[in-house]
Amino acid sequence: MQLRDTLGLDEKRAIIQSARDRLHFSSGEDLVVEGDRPMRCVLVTSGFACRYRLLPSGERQIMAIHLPGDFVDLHSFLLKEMDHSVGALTECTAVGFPHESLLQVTERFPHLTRMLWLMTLIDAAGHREWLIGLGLLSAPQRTARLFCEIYKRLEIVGLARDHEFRFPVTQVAMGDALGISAVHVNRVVQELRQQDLITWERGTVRILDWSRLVATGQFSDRYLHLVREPR
Amino acid sequence: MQLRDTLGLDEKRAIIQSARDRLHFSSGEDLVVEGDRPMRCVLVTSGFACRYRLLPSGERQIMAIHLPGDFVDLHSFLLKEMDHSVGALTECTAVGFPHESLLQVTERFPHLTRMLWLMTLIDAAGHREWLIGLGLLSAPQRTARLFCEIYKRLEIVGLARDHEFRFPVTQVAMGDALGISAVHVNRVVQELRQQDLITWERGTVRILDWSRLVATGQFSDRYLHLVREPR
DNA sequence: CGCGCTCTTGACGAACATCAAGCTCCGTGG
DNA sequence: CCACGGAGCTTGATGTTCGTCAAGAGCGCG
Repeated sequence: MQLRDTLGLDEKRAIIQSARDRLHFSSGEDLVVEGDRPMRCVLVTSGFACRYRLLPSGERQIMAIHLPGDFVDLHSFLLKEMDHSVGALTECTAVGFPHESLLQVTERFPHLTRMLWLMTLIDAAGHREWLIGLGLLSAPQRTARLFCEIYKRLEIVGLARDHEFRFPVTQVAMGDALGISAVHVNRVVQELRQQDLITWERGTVRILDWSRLVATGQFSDRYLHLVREPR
Repeated sequence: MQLRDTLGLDEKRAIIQSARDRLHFSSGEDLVVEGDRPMRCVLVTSGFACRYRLLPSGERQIMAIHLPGDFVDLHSFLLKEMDHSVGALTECTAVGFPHESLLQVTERFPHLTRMLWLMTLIDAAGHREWLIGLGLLSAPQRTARLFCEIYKRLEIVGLARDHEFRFPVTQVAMGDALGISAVHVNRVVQELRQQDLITWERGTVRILDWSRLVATGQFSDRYLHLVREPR
């Protein structure tokens, strides 16, 4: 949040005091389920989570991957009913913020409210990026782009550097995120490896050629809106 | 907005008084362009608009279709820089709301602020629906779903009934929205016609069998969050 | 040691893209 | 009133990307 505008001391205090229970989820567990009407919002503090939806056929579409620092269901504060689920891709820890406390915050702190609003807008911008991937890009492009996105976002929150990061996610999950079959994910990853763009072994990704990977995935971080300015 | 929660008289007055200039766009014209830093937000009052992005290759992905009553770039109020464009699919009229006025609103009216926030959250929910379409559904399913979505939303704002609506949009634009080629759109539409699901002639769509079209497109209006409750 | 999960590879098929051509409709100007 | 032109729609032939099915290999875990 502090990356996009400066928070006042009282604002910081208000948001910190809204945090309640510490939560823990093991890999595969759901943080929230489609149809739920949660009483709190969840901020991930460690691990990877994802938003997804299941079709009756059992197919899964992952619509976003969430990292530590992400408010995965802040929208439930106003939408009330979840239109999708959030699951833990790895073991996760998190903090809950009761809707009741958030309501108080919005009543008293207009600027902080706008910053929370902004968080959800950046989420939506992420959805639009994802849409471009699914609609316009080939499987190798999408895959390259996803690696770029995860690395960039991890780097921003200080969880990755030197073009390397832990990514203990299965190829099946990758397929669900990229909208392609797990078999095809495998082939595409082979291809990226062969082109000396990345390595990916035992849950660790190393990006060997950032600029070529960015070009392949047509990645841009504009959608993250990383400029600090009055909002 | 009034469909999701009740507005007070002072809130109604505040939002109405924020409206400034009446705008007019002819078909194909852009309301806002990627990279812009608009000083106002635009509410469409007639016609169809769409959010889209262009790739360097010239391909276009349409990410949402907007109808009268939609605040097409409300997110620019906080995101500041547009990460996509908004174009008029048909002739459009609209109203501008200066960011400055919206800022005043958020400083004074917490509940109204939450309602504006909610508008952008419903937009994001729409993006997630679109993602499911592109990621998991076949071309005929996506197409059926799009017709369901447009009809449902038009019906809500009182612009369609009897399962019929004006839809003066080309098959090329449909392809850009559905992530398939225009040629394939044509074939799929033929198929829907042959199955007596719809007719589509001279810019008018008629849905012949709503429940079968809903089933084909696996459409649900849950993402529109049409329940009126305190937010 | 054996079981299950994930990754890997090959063969085959389906969905959709691309290219190309002809058609319909409609507005425009002579 | 008709000829013309252009935009959009329609249809066919061919090619590519990716899905599905199937089988085997590696690896961690009980």
